[in-house]
Amino acid sequence: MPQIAKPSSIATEDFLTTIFRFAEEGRQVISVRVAEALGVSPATAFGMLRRMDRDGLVKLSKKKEITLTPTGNRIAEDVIRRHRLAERFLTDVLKLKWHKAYAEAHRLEHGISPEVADGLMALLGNPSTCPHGYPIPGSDGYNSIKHLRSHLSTLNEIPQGKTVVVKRVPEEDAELLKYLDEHNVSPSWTMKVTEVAAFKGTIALEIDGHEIVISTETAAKIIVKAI
Amino acid sequence: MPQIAKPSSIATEDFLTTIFRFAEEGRQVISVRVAEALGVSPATAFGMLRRMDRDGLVKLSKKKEITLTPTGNRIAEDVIRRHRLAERFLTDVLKLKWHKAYAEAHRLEHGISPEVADGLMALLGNPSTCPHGYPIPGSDGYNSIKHLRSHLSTLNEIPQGKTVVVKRVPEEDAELLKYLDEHNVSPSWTMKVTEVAAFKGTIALEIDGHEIVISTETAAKIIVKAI
DNA sequence: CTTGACAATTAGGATAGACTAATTATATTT
DNA sequence: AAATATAATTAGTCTATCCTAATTGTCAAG
Repeated sequence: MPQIAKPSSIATEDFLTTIFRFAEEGRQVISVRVAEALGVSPATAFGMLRRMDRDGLVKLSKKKEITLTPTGNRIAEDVIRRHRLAERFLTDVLKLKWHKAYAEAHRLEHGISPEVADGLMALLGNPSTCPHGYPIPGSDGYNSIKHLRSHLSTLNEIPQGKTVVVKRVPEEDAELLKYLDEHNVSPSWTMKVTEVAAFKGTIALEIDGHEIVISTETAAKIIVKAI
Repeated sequence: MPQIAKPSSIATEDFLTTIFRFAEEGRQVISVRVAEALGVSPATAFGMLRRMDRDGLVKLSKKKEITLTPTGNRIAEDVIRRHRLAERFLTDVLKLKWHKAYAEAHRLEHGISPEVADGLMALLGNPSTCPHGYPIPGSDGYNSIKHLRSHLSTLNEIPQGKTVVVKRVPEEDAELLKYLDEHNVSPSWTMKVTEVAAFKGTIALEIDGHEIVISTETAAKIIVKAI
């Protein structure tokens, strides 16, 4: 008889999406990092990951690398899809401020059924990305490989004088998002790298007729495409 | 220093709303009934209620009656408000079928923040009731006393020949809701009690030009106001 | 090749929530 | 008053999550 898939708990869904996002950004998936991202102790994360391994959601290789199994990946994509749809709904329909969307969507993502997700999809006109530029799994043309961050650049890698299109901004950093929003640094906007001052760790950008200066470190969090 | 209110778990919120609904319908709130309504064992319900008593959310009198404390009531109203707003959103905006709204809203209610609830309220034009006719706490003119079911009648109490306005239909019984919906038995519709056949336990109604027959027992679940 | 530093893993404990199986109260009914 | 229901309560278990405090690996720098 077919195994009935045990419903995943909220804690499990949080672990799955965290691992998914790490992979999406090309970051190495290590137990401690996951623990940090979720705000739990390493021991807690380890215990959780061991249960998830037992339940066939992740694979813990002997060389520390953590990977999602097909089942784990499917669930992670489902939850991420619901999260990003929720973000779109919150910003586009409820007019919630951009930088608050992530936290609110995180609360909602666990309670959205497939039917409601489809309803949101239709209501929103089949969006393909969340407000921060990340792709929505299950949308037209979504492909987990194609959307890997490795196919794009981070703003700190762009040489002076180049013009770029903003593709993605960090989802979770509300403070930074608020700042970026005020200066129109959001997906699909175009900006020019007017100065790269490596010696003092800053870069200057011209966007929408004005200039802003950010640190190289911050620039590394902004995903762009050179044009 | 002010005590930081410990956030309520989903299980706790479920207990609080169940107790709230019992009271709202004028039903006696007893541990076993709550257990039945939530689908848990009496022992589980008892343990949960004892913790909730300890945490100041309910009061367990020595004579079995369970009541919400002011804190418990406030939380219950919050969650019920989010639930009913979610139902309105689901039916009015997402066009979800009526009889599916309860279950879906139940999944969403725990993840809606005060800010999102306010946003929904505005989006929906400050509705005062859910699609089944129950009042939304926090809406204009909401008053927990005024809305007690005891101030209304159940359809089985109406004498033959009377005309009534439908006020509330049962929220959870998806099967029955589907039937009622097909026959326009929904809040604000008017119908006439054409025949009360106590000997066979049925009553006949004329609504929107056609007649339907339901059992007295079912009629007891439909809240109306004689006109 | 030894020492850190960092990561993994183990040990030992809580608490919330759930269950089954008694046992004790309380009420209602012969 | 004795017997029957019904409800409350207690006992004893289990699993998922969470924590703190070791302990054990591992890998890179001396």
